[in-house]
Amino acid sequence: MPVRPGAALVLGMLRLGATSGYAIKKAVDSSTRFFWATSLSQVYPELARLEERGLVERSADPHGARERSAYAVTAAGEEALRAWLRSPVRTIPQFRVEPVLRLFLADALPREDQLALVRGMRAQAARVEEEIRTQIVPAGQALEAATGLRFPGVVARLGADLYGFGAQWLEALERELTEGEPGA
Amino acid sequence: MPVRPGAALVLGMLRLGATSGYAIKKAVDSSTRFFWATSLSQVYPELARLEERGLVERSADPHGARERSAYAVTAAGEEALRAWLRSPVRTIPQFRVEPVLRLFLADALPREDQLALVRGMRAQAARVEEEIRTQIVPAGQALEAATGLRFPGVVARLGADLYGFGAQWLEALERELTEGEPGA
DNA sequence: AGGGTCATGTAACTAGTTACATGATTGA
DNA sequence: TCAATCATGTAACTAGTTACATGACCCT
Repeated sequence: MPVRPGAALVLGMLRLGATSGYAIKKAVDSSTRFFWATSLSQVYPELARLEERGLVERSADPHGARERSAYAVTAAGEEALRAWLRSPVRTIPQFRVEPVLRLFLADALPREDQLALVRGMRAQAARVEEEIRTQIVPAGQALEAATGLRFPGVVARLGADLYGFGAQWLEALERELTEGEPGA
Repeated sequence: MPVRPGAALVLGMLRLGATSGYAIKKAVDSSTRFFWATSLSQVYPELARLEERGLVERSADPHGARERSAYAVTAAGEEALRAWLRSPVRTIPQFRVEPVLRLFLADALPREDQLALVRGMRAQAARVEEEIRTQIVPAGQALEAATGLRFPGVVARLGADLYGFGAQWLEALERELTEGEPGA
């Protein structure tokens, strides 16, 4: 039975150097967050399931009196991750983008609110692009320099470029919306 | 209490001309599917909830011996939809894109499988772009011509352009990956 | 001393998918 | 006549979020 994306994410973060559940969550927040977020209440049960299936190995790793578990990916875990990476992609990527749904339904609003919506979306896209460029891209470069792992950096660039493209597209839409009515 | 996205989607599709639950699902499949899909088992309970709150009105609309309900958005429903459209957007748009997660973890694969992954993603992005351009964009134009509603068409163009940008980006990545090793 | 971070989990709830169940109408 | 589509729902399950609960370590 192959792993699912949530399990693959945990295995991947362990491979990338995180060892505790808490560290996995931190790693997600500073890398995959923009296209795949998670929470501690998903990570801990996932680690337990992976351990039960023999895909990770737990060892006690206390820090002073503070309990901590260190997890490591087993050979079977490595194989399961590769199997998932090679498995066929679901035909239709299911992703929900609330702002785009708003845009789709924007005919229900008066013109000035439509414009406000588009402006808000553009600002948000630009903000996210900036955040990825200043925080996540450099982290990806550092990771590659330190370990040779290149794809986290690749994905960071992809994210930044996609958000940048979206921001530009929305800026053009803004112009298109204001053009028709110079009196506004 | 404002509506949530799922309810807004149903209200919006009713406004766009769908009247039955089944028709709403069909409308979603031919318009918002790429950024917000739904299923009949979400639509029917949602209609019931909206009716109970007085945001839609149900009337019997049988077709021969086949039962059918026709729903219409009430004034309160229109107001609720506008209120949602004006409400603040959640700061971080949560969207899960499985192929990008695969790319992020692709360092676990040998080079040739990495390349296959990127090629598959590019082909998929190009296919979706094509599907939107040939099916959804024209539907948006037809809707605008018939009713004046412009944003479904705007969103269709945005979707097509974003997938097109993604496909180009992945093509460049493909070249980057093959460049290093002319022997492969 | 006290706030922020590290650390681990559970419980309750919300959202979404897949499978089940039924039956009429339409067009080839 | 037969398959595809129209039409409506429920049940069981899977996934994900938010709230709760606890406590140690680190830096100022």
